Amino acid sequence: MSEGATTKWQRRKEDRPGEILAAALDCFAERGFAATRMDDVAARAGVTKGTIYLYFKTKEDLFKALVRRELLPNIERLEEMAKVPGPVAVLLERLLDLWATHVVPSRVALIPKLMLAEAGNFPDLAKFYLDEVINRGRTVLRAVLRRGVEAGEFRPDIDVDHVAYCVLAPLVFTVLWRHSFEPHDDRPMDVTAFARAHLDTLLNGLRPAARRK
Amino acid sequence: MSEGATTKWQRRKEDRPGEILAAALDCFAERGFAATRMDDVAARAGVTKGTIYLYFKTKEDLFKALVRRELLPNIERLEEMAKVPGPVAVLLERLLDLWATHVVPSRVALIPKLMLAEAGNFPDLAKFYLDEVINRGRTVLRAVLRRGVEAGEFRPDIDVDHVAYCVLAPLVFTVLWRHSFEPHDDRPMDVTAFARAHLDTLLNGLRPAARRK
Amino acid sequence: MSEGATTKWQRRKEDRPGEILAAALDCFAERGFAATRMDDVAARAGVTKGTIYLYFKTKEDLFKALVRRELLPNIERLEEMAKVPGPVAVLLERLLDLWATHVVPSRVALIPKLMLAEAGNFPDLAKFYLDEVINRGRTVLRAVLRRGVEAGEFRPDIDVDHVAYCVLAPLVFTVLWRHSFEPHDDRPMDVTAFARAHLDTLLNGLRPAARRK
Amino acid sequence: MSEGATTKWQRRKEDRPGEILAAALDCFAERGFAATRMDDVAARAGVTKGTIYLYFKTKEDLFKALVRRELLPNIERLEEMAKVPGPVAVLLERLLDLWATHVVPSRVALIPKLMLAEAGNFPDLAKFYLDEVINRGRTVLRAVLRRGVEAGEFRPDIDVDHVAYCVLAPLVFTVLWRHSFEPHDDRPMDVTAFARAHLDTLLNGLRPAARRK
DNA sequence: GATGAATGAGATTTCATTCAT
DNA sequence: GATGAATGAAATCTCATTCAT
Repeated sequence: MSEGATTKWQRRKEDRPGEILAAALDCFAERGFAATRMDDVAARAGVTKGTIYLYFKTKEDLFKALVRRELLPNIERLEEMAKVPGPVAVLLERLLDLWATHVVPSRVALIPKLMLAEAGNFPDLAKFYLDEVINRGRTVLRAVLRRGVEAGEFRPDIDVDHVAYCVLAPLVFTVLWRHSFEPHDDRPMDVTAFARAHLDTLLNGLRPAARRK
Repeated sequence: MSEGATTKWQRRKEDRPGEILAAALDCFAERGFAATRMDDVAARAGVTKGTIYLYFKTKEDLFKALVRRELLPNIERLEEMAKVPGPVAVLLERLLDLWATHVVPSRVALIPKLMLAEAGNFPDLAKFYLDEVINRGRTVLRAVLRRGVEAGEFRPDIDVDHVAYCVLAPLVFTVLWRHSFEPHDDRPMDVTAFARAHLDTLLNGLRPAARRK
Repeated sequence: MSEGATTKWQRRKEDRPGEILAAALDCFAERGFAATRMDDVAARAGVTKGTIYLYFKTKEDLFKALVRRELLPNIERLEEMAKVPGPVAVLLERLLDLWATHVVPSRVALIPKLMLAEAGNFPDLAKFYLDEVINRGRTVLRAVLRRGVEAGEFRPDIDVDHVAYCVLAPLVFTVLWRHSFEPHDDRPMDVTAFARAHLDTLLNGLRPAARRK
Repeated sequence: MSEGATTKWQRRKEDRPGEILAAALDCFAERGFAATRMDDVAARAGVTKGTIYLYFKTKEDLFKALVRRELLPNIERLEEMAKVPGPVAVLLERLLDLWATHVVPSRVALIPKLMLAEAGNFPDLAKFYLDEVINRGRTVLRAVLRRGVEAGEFRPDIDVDHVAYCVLAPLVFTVLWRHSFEPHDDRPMDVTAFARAHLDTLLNGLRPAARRK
């Protein structure tokens, strides 16, 4: 099709695993792990079923490699961001902006839905995700909120642990929505506007009365 | 063998479909639609595979009947609640309380995760869910928020459409969390505390500066 | 085909496993374990592939069940025979007669070839066969030979351990031959005549000079 | 890369087919034809799968080449031996000695087990083996036995045809045993002692009473 | 109505074979 | 000549569905 490749045979050891993983992520996110056939993945990756097995021992293996590969490079970003000094409000704004512009449109955004659906079938992977993604995220968010309280930016009486979930929930909601119901909805969601509304409500909700707009 | 036993309780035959649907919901929520075998459902319902086919034509049929049956009696409650006059803050408080005490612990709470995972595989069902649940919910929430604005309870500059999602997201998050990662987590989530934190942040976030605590 | 069975559906839970095992034995003996397809076994048993899996978890399982089932009822016969008092020559004659008339034409005769070929692939089964069949057989044969020596029927200087193999080898040879090369040979082997020749040579070979014919 | 290295030993290319055949023989004898993967053979031969196909068109081809190659140089030896004049007892002694010291420890010893197992799958090869090995062997053995009878070494009433199998069976038994059950047995078989016991029993069994020891 | 043995289409996985490098 | 990535046909095994009992 592209670039004059006329032979049916390609040899691209370097790229294959990546191509296959990308295809698998799409398929799994669309139909779920069990409902995806290896043929589907192969077709989307532009190879044959057999080729997948050159790189991944089983379908389950493919799934796990996929999740780990997509997540690992993203786990640390949040932690880095949280270290930057300055007002927490600015930090949260940056976080939401990054989310709307870089995370939601990227492939990682497909992972949460997948993990949610398959947590019951892949307990070890669920544990991994819980430990390496959710817990680290929770910890960072709590620290940030506490920093806000200590700096007087936020009310001292907030329930930091549960408010952390309030910060997180709309972010998760966005990616889930996008890859499930939005395609069937008339009006696509405006992620940026949503992020702005979320930030606005949240910051006003957390600030002491004196500092509100 | 013991057919002469007349005192033996007759299995209530009229409940078979209900028992099967309940079993199916559990199974689907745990493992997903495709990964659930009819044998699993049958075993959990305490019947044999063949019996399921007396009441449902196919596995897909079972799934659809299930979703519809669980949702329909719940759709109208929210709409009813919203009609009750009085301060919106009180209304939201009641809503969250109902959620924490009745919805989260009930079987309906399993539906969102299922629908999320299978929206791609069952477009018509997704459309149904979008129309009959999500849209009606959205509409109600928007109306409620607008009522709050009009009554002066909420700031006039809020983005009603997107704030509606901010109200909803943590609710959805709770049920998803409960049936995916919570079983693997050390500390179970305190839904009531979460609801309180959500309400607190939200109301303070929406109120005009003058009315905040 | 037979007995007016007009439906494609038969329900014969009792007989199925036996029918399947019989079919499997034939197929395995003909083509070997690996070269036999489950479809082959199913076709010969008059069922479909799926049915086999109702009774046996895997192909390997089928193989092991088969070997064990065919052997177990046969292991003890030899031991019983050896207990009968009387001249050893008579005992050996009876043994060879039983072999020629009952063992060689029966299904058990297929097992040695199978076990020989698959000993490398199924070490635990090989161990079982070695322990339960070969060793018990060896032990009996040695005891019988020793009895012959003690009774003065046989020369006192024979190497009992190795002569036992000399007794056994032609018996094994017969069944291997019958199910491998004989079908391609012009003249079928006359098992009875072979047994007679074997007995004659053997007894004369073991007797002290004085007792020979 | 290091193509300038002239002192480097060139792999003896002329031996590739031989190396591959040797590897194949080992693999086939261990696991059987069908259960052996070309990868197994390649790995044992120290080449890659593709290389095998430079020398052999198919797996079946490899198998047939193997059998023919191993057998052909061995077929005529027996015939040569049988031509040597002298007492038949001496001839048989030499034969058994050759078997124990040269045949059993060699690669040809792997062939019978293989042929036995695969006779059903490779009828033309079975026919070849029957014609070129078994029949020539049978013929020689019968001639030898007849010579013994004519020379008065053996009783005139022996059933030459079937006694030939009695001579052969223990020889076959040895190699089969060695490559199937012996590895799982506690005590390895002493081939030389076995050969001696066989010869002793056999000669005494065939000799007329007057000539026995 | 209920059962569960049997089916058969379809899934995952393997592996002999090919061919660009 | 040698490689090994890629293929695709065929194998094992699963499971939704049927139907005689």
